Amino acid sequence: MPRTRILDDDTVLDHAIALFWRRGYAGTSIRDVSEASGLGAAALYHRFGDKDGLFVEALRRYAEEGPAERMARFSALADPLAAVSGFLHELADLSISDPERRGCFLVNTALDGAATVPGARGLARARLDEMKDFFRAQVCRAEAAGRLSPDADPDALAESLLACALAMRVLARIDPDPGRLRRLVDAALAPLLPREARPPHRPPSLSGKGAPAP
Amino acid sequence: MPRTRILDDDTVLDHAIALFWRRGYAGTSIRDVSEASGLGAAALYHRFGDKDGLFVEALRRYAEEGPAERMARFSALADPLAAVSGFLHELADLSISDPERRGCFLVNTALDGAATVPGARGLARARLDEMKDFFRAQVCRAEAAGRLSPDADPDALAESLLACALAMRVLARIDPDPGRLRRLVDAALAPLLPREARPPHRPPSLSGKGAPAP
DNA sequence: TATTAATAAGAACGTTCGTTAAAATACAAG
DNA sequence: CTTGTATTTTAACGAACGTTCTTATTAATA
Repeated sequence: MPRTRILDDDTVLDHAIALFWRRGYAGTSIRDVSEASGLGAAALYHRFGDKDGLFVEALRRYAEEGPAERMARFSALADPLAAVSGFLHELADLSISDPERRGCFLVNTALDGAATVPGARGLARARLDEMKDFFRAQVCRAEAAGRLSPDADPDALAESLLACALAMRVLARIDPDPGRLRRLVDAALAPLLPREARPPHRPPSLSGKGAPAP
Repeated sequence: MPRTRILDDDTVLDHAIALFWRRGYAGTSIRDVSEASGLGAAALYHRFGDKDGLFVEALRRYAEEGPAERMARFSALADPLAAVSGFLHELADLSISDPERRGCFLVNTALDGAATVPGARGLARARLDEMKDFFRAQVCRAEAAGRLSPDADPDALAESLLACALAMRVLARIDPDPGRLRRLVDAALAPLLPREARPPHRPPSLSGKGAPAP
């Protein structure tokens, strides 16, 4: 019976994502989304309730189409180390190749002071926790396969990998230098690699301060 | 001849910092700052020109009183490794002990989509570059003192340390778990410590398929 | 064809935004 | 006391904000 929608929700949300992502919650108005999507402001309210609802829906869709899809894709790899490496490298490539320097919508939202939206911060936190779980699962898989030292701490390793991802997404907004991001990934991956595969890093025998090594 | 100021600029800026830090640029109005500081909105305009000017001044003051002071303080230490360690641990403690979970005003601003303010993003970037230089300087000092492997890359190490700081400031807003932050610092510090001081991490002899990532 | 119900559009609401002009204030110098 | 000057306040501007009301449109059903 109802009239056909001129745009489906996902298309509207994609426009909302594009705006909220770049300009933040308080920096984006309902009218901005209205003009970008071509849907009247009143229609937006009819569909999403209010600005908060629209924002949360946009964030949720972003998280599912972005990070969640990526995690699922790399989790399916047989090699857990390749999953971690592939995930981080894809994140680096994404950060490097974005001329708009948008970084990550989730991270941006987590740091967005204007995100008083109930649920927004929680959603961001939950999704980033899932990312830590993704890393932890891969580390545990690698450990079970005997690819890691048995006394390696999966939680500590997972947290370091998540930290690398977070730092990259911050740098993606500030200064996405390709070399820097790739070095960051390599450094985060180093503790997962067998020792002979890493660049040598032998500390000198003397430990006294001040005296340079001969 | 002039009438005495009811408040000095720094006090006004401290109120502005408190608000911009928590709620972001677009989420804070001139009237908010006016009410918090007790100074009329028009007086704020008389002093700082416009909202952008007030924001940039607040950010500048924050960067000088916070990160810049901290870098100077730890740079003065004789032991460069203690400087790095102390810096990161202080950052962790700061993140942990803030009940408001404000994170870092500079990082928040860098990710704040509403920061169209000319100079704000650049200021954030410049200050974070200084932080990388701080880490690099300590690494070089340690290397010159023979405390590090001679083939260690100071840039890569400095970038990893900066990444740790950035990740901590993100987590400070999302979920400042003390254990997690301290583990992060320890992991970032590990490449700087002599091998025997680190937790052992011997990979098993059998190696499955080769390590990913170039 | 008439009915029905979700959808969209237009217009307007009260509020808050950044900003400014003008007037009032307070202190030092003459 | 008068003058001068930097500061502050009062009041207001137009624009944009989130939101809602009302009205018009559209397609499937009866």
